[in-house]
Amino acid sequence: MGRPREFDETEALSSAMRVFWLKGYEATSMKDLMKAMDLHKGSIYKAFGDKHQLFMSALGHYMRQGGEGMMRAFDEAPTPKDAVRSYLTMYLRQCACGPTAKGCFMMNSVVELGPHDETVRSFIESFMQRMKGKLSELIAKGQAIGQFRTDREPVEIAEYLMFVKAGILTGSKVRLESQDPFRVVELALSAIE
Amino acid sequence: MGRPREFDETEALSSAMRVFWLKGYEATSMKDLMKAMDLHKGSIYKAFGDKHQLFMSALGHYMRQGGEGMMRAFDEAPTPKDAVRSYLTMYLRQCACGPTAKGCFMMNSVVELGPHDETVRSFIESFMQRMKGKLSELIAKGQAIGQFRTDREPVEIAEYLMFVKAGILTGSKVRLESQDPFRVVELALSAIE
DNA sequence: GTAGTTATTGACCGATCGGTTACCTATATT
DNA sequence: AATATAGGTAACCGATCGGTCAATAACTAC
Repeated sequence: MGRPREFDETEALSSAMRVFWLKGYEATSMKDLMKAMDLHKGSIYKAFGDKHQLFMSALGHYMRQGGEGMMRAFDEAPTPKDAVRSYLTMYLRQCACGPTAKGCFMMNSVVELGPHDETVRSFIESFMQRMKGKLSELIAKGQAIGQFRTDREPVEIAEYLMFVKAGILTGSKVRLESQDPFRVVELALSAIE
Repeated sequence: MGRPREFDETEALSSAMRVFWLKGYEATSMKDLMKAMDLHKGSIYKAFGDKHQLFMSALGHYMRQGGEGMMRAFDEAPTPKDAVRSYLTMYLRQCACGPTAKGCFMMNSVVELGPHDETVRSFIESFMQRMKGKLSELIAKGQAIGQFRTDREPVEIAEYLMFVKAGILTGSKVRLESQDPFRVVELALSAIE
């Protein structure tokens, strides 16, 4: 009962996510959020709590979307190696290319806030921990059929892959001339064959 | 002539650098800087210009120090491979380890400001471009004596190494349990042999 | 209809932001 | 000692920050 919401919560959250993604936490003002979400300040506070809570929700939204996409890609990949390649190349075009290489919202956030916002850091850590588990399983399967080197533990290789992905996503924001993230992926993959 | 400075400019700049490094640009207030530099606001503005100019100076200071250390390490390395290992492991202990993995000031900055601060972005890009040049030379030398694979251009390998380093420095801020950046370095190196 | 509940709206809040300025102090030159 | 020059200091500035609140509007239950 009561007056119903006039806006779509998920849509508004997506808008907030895009702003935080592009500008970061500190540089994003409530004014920016109001404009992007097309909502008045009071409505935002009522529906999403304060700025920090909204940020956490936006981050959760990003993780949910990204995680689902990743799981779908893993399921569709014919072999573990293809799945790993998908892991590295997925979202690369929208995150690490073009004049506004905006990077990965999650990595951006941990770089900006990690050292002094334990809530954000541990939230991201737990997601990454799960991702590391999935990757390790994938590596173990690949090792079993001879696609990956077996002189390293699956978890070591998984960590390596995650660091490489992190590097591509953040390093791309430098926008070094002539750099091609996809070429780097292939070179990185050759380390684990 | 006139009244002489009562503080050491380089020391004050180092203090400013440490604050920006740890907290980032936006989250650092003039108050923070005053406290860290042990200087009044007026003195900071007179000696270093506004907040943004001070930030650029601090970044330049960081690059100068880092660049010099790197060149020294390259000169001292007995072989190109050792030099490359130095490139990847140098400063890792202070940037990617411990409970406050504060990352690389330069990478932190490009992640936070890159997309909307062209001055900062291009400043960092030009430094990285020079570093890429040095690395490429190193790789070419290593290829000549059979230390590195020759089926890729030196510049491709240099880009790969820079991305890996960027990944280790930023990824460490997640502080995933049991992750060891040095182990990742060895795995990354095996890709270019 | 009325009562109860919730969303929307915009004015409003104190705090803090980066930045300026006027006054005072310490030095070098003469 | 007088003067010129530059650094140190703290009060002060308007703007913006994140956040609150009272009035109004739109709905449901009765």
